[in-house]
Amino acid sequence: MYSLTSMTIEPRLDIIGAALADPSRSRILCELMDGRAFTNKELACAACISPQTASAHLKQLEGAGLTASLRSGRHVYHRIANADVAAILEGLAQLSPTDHLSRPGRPDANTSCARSCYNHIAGRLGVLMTDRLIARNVLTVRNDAIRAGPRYQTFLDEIRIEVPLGGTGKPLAMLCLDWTERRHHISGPLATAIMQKFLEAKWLERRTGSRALIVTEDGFDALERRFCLHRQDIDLADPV
Amino acid sequence: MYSLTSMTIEPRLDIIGAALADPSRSRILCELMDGRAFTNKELACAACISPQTASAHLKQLEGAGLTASLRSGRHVYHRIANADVAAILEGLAQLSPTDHLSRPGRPDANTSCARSCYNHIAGRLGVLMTDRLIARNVLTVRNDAIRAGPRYQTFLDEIRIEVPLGGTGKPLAMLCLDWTERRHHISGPLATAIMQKFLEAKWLERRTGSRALIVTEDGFDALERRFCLHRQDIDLADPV
DNA sequence: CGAACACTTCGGCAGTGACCGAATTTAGAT
DNA sequence: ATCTAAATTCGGTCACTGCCGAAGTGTTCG
Repeated sequence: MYSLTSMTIEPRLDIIGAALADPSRSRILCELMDGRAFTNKELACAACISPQTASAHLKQLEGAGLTASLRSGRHVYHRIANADVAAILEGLAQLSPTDHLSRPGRPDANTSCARSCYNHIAGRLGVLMTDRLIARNVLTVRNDAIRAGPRYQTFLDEIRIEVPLGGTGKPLAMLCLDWTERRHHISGPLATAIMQKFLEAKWLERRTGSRALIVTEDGFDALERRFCLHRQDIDLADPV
Repeated sequence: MYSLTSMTIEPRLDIIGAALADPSRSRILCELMDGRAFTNKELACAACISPQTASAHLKQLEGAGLTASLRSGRHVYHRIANADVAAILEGLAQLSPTDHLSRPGRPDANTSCARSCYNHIAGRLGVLMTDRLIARNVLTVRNDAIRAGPRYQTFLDEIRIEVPLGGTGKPLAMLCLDWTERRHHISGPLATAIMQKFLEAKWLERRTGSRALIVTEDGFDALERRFCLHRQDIDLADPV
């Protein structure tokens, strides 16, 4: 007995695979991995291809559900579709240079410390902050759903952020799997607002051309005061 | 200023992508996803291609680090390379049918309840068992490393399994990310031994042509006694 | 040893897709 | 209205790759 039309639907890995299978598209995705949106031309430049070719690639990526686009005037901004896609791409990136010298345990001290994933903080810092938010009752976990805890509003007031409140059904934060730390950090509106605040307050700075986030001196202060996170916990192996 | 040789190494997503980009290879990988090893011919049959073509595909998959092969006489057995690869493929499979009717919350009651991932138990049952093992001090978690807890040996004796003890450096279990539950379950030698025990004792049965694992009546008994896991916790929505 | 079998390599065919030049559409700037 | 610039569509070229038939290598069994 052998039937192709069994109850289990065969996942079409080849469809996603085909979307990833081109070097130019790979470069485009890497460029988008920090969560920012870029125009066709910028991405074409980054991938060293003509705008026409980039357009075709972006069409394909969007068709596969990996990216989303937004018109703004005569520009079209492209970004990673959602946090799930970002997390999967992170996992794939972790896996891709198998034959290189990257050891599975300690991938890259710089990016594993703190980096942006889609539009929130990932890496060691992201995981530690998530732990703290839960430990201090800002967030509570119940059946793997994240809800506001008793000290949620206090926290928002303290660091002065506002979280765009969607519909009542929309959760303000979700768990996102971190492939370098092999643990969870939060994503969603709250996580996005937190990262924006950190960038605006210059607690974090983007490293140019990379997804690595640099913690500034003010940033270490803030993390100590707001999150009880000590410098040595965050900065395991300071590369400076 | 524009340099391709920046400090950050661009992950070559296209290399993994190219390995996944073919329907036949996708089918082969899906066939291997339950952790068992199959011969060239078996996989050729499963993917509806000739043995020569399958051979070429398997060479490519192995070159990309997705599978590993083992000679045994005149047979060559192919399997998924490691638990990391299996977890990533699960994630991709979760992402692949974006335009289909699979909802992110409840993917498929059948496979989300219990299924094999690489060579250990995943899905809801895998997560619950992992929780229990930690809660009952069979395993302890310290800095994301899993170690034997006070009741570790007691547990092994109780359910009568032996875990092949590798070098002292090799951990007996690791955390593996579960994409359907969005939480951790354990992988590694201990997890493999546990699943083998469950299959041998007929507590679990493989569903033919699928990675779904069916909990038998004896299985529910054993889970109740050994793990204090109640039937209704495991079987959220019984499809029977 | 020789037959049978699993697997691999080689060669040619056919389909696919990445690429860019040229032309078109659309929106903002003068 | 006209010019400029971003994005897209079209058409044709070129390289790659999946596929199988045929032949070659290595192992098992009689």
